[in-house]
Amino acid sequence: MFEREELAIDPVAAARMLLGSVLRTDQVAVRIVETEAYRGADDPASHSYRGKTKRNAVMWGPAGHLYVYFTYGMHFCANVVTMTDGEAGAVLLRAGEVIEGEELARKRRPAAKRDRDLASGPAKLTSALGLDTEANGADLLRTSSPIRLEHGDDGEAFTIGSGPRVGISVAQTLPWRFWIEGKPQVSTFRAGGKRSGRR
DNA sequence: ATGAGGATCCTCT
DNA sequence: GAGGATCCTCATA
Repeated sequence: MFEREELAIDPVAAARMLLGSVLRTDQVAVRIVETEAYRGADDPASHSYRGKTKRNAVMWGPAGHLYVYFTYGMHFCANVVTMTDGEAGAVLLRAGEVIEGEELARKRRPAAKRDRDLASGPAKLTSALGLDTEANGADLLRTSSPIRLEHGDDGEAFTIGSGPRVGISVAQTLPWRFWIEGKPQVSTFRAGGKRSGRR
């Protein structure tokens, strides 16, 4: 289990630190292999950029809570809140490998053809864990919590890669995406921007 | 392997 | 009203 002060730091540092950690619900556990940092006031790609709103309120709260938001009319994405109470920061959990509860994860992700597709994207990961807006604001650092964040295996060494964030249309040069090298679940880069086919 | 297009609705402007 | 921190299917190669 993480200490709250460990996470009350800049999201860029937290994004690196969270690689290899484990997010666990009652049934399913996922090891995080890809993350992205979203900062408060100075990051135009962050939900927090234009100030506190009803949706993003937990980003301003104390570290170690879960920020879940709904997007694209059908998907949920999950973040770990960082920074101290009163300052906005979050780490988007972009991908993971299911290490426990694969059977249930597969039921929640019927479209996944292979095991590595169960949580190989932010909305897939969130869905594999069964999270939605009800989980928004959950404290990840209490043993009694239904959703918990744990340290990974100490002995496990890995190399960290970094690059631009995915799916955003501003601040695209910042290398605020981090991943564990060699993991098949890591996203291939897609730039954001206007979608063409809207109607 | 890569790319286009559609699905679908909440949130903020 | 516009536009997403996305995913999936289908087409083409």
